[in-house]
Amino acid sequence: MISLSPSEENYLKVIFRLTQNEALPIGTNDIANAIHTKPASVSDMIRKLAVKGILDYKKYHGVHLTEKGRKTALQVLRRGRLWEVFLVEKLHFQWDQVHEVAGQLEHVRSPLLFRRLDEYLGFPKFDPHGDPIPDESGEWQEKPKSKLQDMKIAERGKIVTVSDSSAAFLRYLDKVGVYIGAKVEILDKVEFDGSLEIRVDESRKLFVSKEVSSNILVQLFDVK
Amino acid sequence: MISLSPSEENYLKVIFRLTQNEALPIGTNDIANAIHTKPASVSDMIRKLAVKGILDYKKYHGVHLTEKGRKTALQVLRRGRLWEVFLVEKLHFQWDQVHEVAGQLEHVRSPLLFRRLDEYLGFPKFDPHGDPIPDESGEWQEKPKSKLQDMKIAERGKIVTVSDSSAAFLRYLDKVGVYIGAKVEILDKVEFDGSLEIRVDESRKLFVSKEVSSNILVQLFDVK
DNA sequence: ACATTTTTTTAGTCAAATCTAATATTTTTT
DNA sequence: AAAAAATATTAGATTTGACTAAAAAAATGT
Ligand SMILES: [Mn+2]
Ligand SMILES: [Mn+2]
Ligand SMILES: [Mn+2]
Ligand SMILES: [Mn+2]
Repeated sequence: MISLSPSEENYLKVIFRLTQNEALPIGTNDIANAIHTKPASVSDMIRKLAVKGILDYKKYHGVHLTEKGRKTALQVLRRGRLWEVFLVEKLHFQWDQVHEVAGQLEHVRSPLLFRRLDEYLGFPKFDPHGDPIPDESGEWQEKPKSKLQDMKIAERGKIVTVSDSSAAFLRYLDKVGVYIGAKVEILDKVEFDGSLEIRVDESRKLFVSKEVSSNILVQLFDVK
Repeated sequence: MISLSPSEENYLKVIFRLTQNEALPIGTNDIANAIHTKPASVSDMIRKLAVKGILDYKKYHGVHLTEKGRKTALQVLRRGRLWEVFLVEKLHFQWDQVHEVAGQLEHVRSPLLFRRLDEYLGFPKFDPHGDPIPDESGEWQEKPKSKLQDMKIAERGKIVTVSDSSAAFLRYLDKVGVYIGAKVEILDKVEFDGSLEIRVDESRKLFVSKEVSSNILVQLFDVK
């Protein structure tokens, strides 16, 4: 049984997250940026994780999590997300206040603790941000995706994909500041043309046409 | 605002505990023993804590917590004991299962977290072992002491003092394995002579006379 | 194709926390 | 009071995780 330090777990979590949205290859700069260190430190850590069998590594050619690495990452995610549910549901934290604390709590080691916490929280399947919580064997449920167009007023969700990936569409999204991972809330729906007024990331308001909102896929947040 | 590492907090906690009890001076061996390190490491850490103003230190002449050190220690105790209450009351841990986990959780840093946790638990004044929980300003309540003789059947508590400290009495206690800090449970009371059958440390059964049980002071555990 | 820029890795340094072995100081015994 | 034992401190090494500066490799632009 390999045991990772808090620091190693933080790297692993970031590498897992960045390699999930595969698409582009991820580099030491991305990791360093996500974890607030320098690329040189990332190189060091990557070599260490490779030795531990957490990932495969070829110099100058990026990293690839092994099955063991993937499993381990999922357990770290599980722990952090269970704490997030606890903080929001039981201690009434705002959903944007939980990350700093959950980022510390996720490193606590105790299988019993997490089994009991899971039970206590009613075996939640998703964290307060809509992200799935892996079970002890690393399985998780995908949250169903729906069209932004089909959301109701006041519902909130997170953008997860687009069904039109033409350059023109992506350029438009970029221009208006809509991106994968952005949080959206429906403010109003116009009957006449099916256009929507939405709020992006709890701040900017925006109007989008029916054509646009039909090509954006979201995961709805739990109604709380 | 000084910030201590988890390791520094562990040392501080042990030093506080060891200097609370007996007036006997505590040494590097005691600390090393309590914290599972070597005396040399203790010397190093003590110098570091002295520089931080946590304690006064004269080489070869032991340590003395400063007011700042005492206040800080109380906050670490507060955090750990709040978690202990959580683990026992909410996650149904046995009271002897909590220390390892609470020893990790106590180092999480987040004032909001502990304010909310305290509230969530109903502002408990004592942890599952009967130890007092300091409030945010370091105040705590002493748990009332009662005579072992006055406990009722099935009640449990912790031995905290003796009112007869004659050598003969202490020698007797030593012989039958009763000591300060031992957990006791009343199994039976004999009407005829006021003697008691007790269980010590969840294991050994023992009969004690009324004379003996009147001179042993205990703190009762919460009835759960 | 080659020069420039960007990214990644290595080399060398540092601080924290530990250890073992050696030394210094205090305490206890004779 | 000196010797022996116990205790505490220092010296020197190691591990982990970070950094800066320099070198190497890959990607990009003309
Ligand atoms: Mn973390
Ligand atoms: Mn989350
Ligand atoms: Mn601890
Ligand atoms: Mn306790």
